[in-house]
Amino acid sequence: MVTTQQTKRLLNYRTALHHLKNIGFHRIYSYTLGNEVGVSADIVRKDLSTLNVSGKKRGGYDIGPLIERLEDYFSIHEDHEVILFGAGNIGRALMNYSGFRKNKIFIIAAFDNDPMKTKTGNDIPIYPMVEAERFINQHGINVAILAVPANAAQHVCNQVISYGINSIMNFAPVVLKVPKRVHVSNINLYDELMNVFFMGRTLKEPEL
Amino acid sequence: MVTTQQTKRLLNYRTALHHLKNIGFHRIYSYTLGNEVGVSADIVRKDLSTLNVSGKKRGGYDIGPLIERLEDYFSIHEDHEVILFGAGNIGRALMNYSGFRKNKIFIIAAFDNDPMKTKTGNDIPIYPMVEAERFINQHGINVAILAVPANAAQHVCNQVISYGINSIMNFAPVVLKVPKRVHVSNINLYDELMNVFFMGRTLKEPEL
DNA sequence: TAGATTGTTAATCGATTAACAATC
DNA sequence: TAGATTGTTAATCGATTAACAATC
Repeated sequence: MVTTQQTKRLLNYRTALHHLKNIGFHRIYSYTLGNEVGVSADIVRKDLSTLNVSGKKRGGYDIGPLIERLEDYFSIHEDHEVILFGAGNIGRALMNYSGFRKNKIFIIAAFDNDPMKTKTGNDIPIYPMVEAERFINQHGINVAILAVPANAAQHVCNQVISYGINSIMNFAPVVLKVPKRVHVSNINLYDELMNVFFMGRTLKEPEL
Repeated sequence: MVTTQQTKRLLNYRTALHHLKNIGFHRIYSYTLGNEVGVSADIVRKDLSTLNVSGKKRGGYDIGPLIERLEDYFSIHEDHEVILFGAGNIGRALMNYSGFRKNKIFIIAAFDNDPMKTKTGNDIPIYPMVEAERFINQHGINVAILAVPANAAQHVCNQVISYGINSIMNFAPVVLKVPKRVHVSNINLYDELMNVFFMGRTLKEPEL
């Protein structure tokens, strides 16, 4: 079984491998790759072995095929379509975020209740919320990003699930209640940053 | 010892408790709070017991003092000052993000290399990068947010560490290499969203 | 009192690390 | 060949879960 933690490491390996390839590497040792993403060589080897990738004893892993295997595993070469709820600060930043587009993730529409924010001429149209159900069905969308205010999040969440969404990336500082079949990934910017402050205060270890 | 995971749960408890208080609760059971943040009652009790908070057998925990204890623990009532590097999409969204200000986290300045983006009239001044060292020293800043392009991230990171920063929240899709005394929290939006797509494809469990 | 809930100790589970044989 | 690295199995570590006595 592949866990969420492992999945995130695999995505990290992919990023690191692209970087290493760009700077001229063709082969990589588990030790080097681990160092690059901040995990041990043992974990790298174990992760890769669960993907049935094998290296050469003493020769390491070929970067090209390894990237291919990772990208196949995540179906990275396919287009990924997602819709966005909430065209506020965070929502707009995500619409313009090139890191998605470069990797074939496309926010194909946004939805907002504020009529001031809806407009359809742009790259990414922003529709009123009432259009969401039709749009989701028409385009067969499964994944939604929630960047709505905290007090609206659970309500919008319930709605989009009823329209057929089964995976949600949630930026609202609320732990959403969803049926088991729905997957939610929470990004709580305040918690993350507060935690950074806290760790900075706590960590007083000697320098490397 | 309090782990990072535990720390994040504690912040989640705080948010949930504020919510519960707002809707009229004064007491809470470990079971209820756990349900609210998606963890077991056992974990809630254990977490709270490491904070030396005690409840009443059969009566649960008083919400008011519990919130106080959590906010003391994180020094939430103090002002927290942080500076931002990179005034692109993500950077600007963070500058306008009310979730920080509401909780006494203030981005007091931003830095960017692009002269088109620097301006000082606004709420949050945006300075050229060369001003960073002076600013950090003058204001005694320890925490920085990095929202710069991937290819600049390690360089900017090295710089800010040399200026005295010891805690970093990093939005660039790069695993930063830092001395042990420096704490980094990575937020990789692409990885998160790709993982949501992946989980949506993987999870085909029966409905709740 | 009986029932419910806390607080803590013990058992389980899973993930990381260590160890090492295989082999290039 | 000797040395280095993979791939896998066993040992360790830590976190979650189960169990249960204390008690309101």
